[in-house]
Amino acid sequence: MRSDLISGKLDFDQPIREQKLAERFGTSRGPVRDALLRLTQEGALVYEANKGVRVISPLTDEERSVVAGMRLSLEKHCLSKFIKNMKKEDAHELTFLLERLTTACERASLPGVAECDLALHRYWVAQASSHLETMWLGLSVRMIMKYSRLTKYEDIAAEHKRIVEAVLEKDVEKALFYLGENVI
Amino acid sequence: MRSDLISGKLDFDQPIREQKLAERFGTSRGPVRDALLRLTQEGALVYEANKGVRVISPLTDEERSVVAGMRLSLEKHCLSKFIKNMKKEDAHELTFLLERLTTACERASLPGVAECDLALHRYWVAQASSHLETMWLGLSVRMIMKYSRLTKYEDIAAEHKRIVEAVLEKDVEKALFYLGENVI
DNA sequence: GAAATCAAGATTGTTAACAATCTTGATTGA
DNA sequence: TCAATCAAGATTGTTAACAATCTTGATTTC
Repeated sequence: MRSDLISGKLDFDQPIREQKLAERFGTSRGPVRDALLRLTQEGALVYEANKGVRVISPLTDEERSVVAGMRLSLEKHCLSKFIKNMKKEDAHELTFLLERLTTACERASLPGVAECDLALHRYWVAQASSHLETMWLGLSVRMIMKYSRLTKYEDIAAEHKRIVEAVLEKDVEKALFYLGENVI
Repeated sequence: MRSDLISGKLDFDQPIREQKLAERFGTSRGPVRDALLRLTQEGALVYEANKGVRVISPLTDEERSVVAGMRLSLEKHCLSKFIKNMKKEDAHELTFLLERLTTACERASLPGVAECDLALHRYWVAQASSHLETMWLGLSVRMIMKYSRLTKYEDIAAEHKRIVEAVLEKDVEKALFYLGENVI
């Protein structure tokens, strides 16, 4: 469900019906309500009493730049901390995630690209701090919902390749610089 | 429930039982689950599959300073926007909220102070952008849970009086300065 | 005595039925 | 014609029962 929202399959303000989702996922309305509530708190949906949830309206450019600034400062903190404590497995996981993102870009599948993009960023945030991870998720979901609808993802792979290479070289400054170019 | 968490009535890591809350609030477990899920996404609780939720562990000082920076930049944006568009009713509401905070400080009731403090800040954030309001809530709940346990709230009223006065004078720069002193 | 196993209780997860609320469109009355 | 009213259907809100999972402590086995 989240990947549907992130990849822009659903129109803004479109109402989401619990019953429909329950049938689609072969479950009852209870778990569906739980999931919708989570997505609401993450910021992908908005809730109105007795009216259910609908897809959130897009951020204004002004709001988006505020959110981008917050996300960038959070992610810079996490990335530099991550680089300091990086283990061998981390390097492997990073190259794996980058590879996945690259193939998704080649296949030009929007849902796949959005998901892999987030998964890569999420990895270094989560490794640095689980507290900050949940906050990061909310920021990122909102941002990607706004731009996944118009961004051409041709350069996405290249941008992330630069970041990951800098991380693997443990060059904090370079990594943060490329991150700053990517998160806007 | 949220005010219990914010005011530090519950110990960190303490598990929260659905049945207990259902009895306390005279309802069934369904709505309680909804509420706990919301508080989880806000960051006041953590969830583990088949184990329910427990009070979140406190932020480290490092994490808190990152969060504080994010909250400050968000709130500065909203406050300056708020001052630009301020209506007469806004001024009234602000003085009312400040008064409530002041009396709560005099009565020295920690839950009351925490709640009024958040309500005041929340007002200008919400007026500036409902999108940003939900993100602000997550940041603030986490911050206040960390410090409500040790802050002396003697100066809280005075700090907020300075901010509100600057806002009423429409002095953006002064308001942001005092806000910066308050949000740390 | 220590570790593994098991069972009982407690707790969360899921479901379906019912209640409350909202939406929609037809009907009524001026 | 237009607005107000009403009823039927759709949708969300709540509940209680049941299923699945986890925890705890006793028991067994080595």
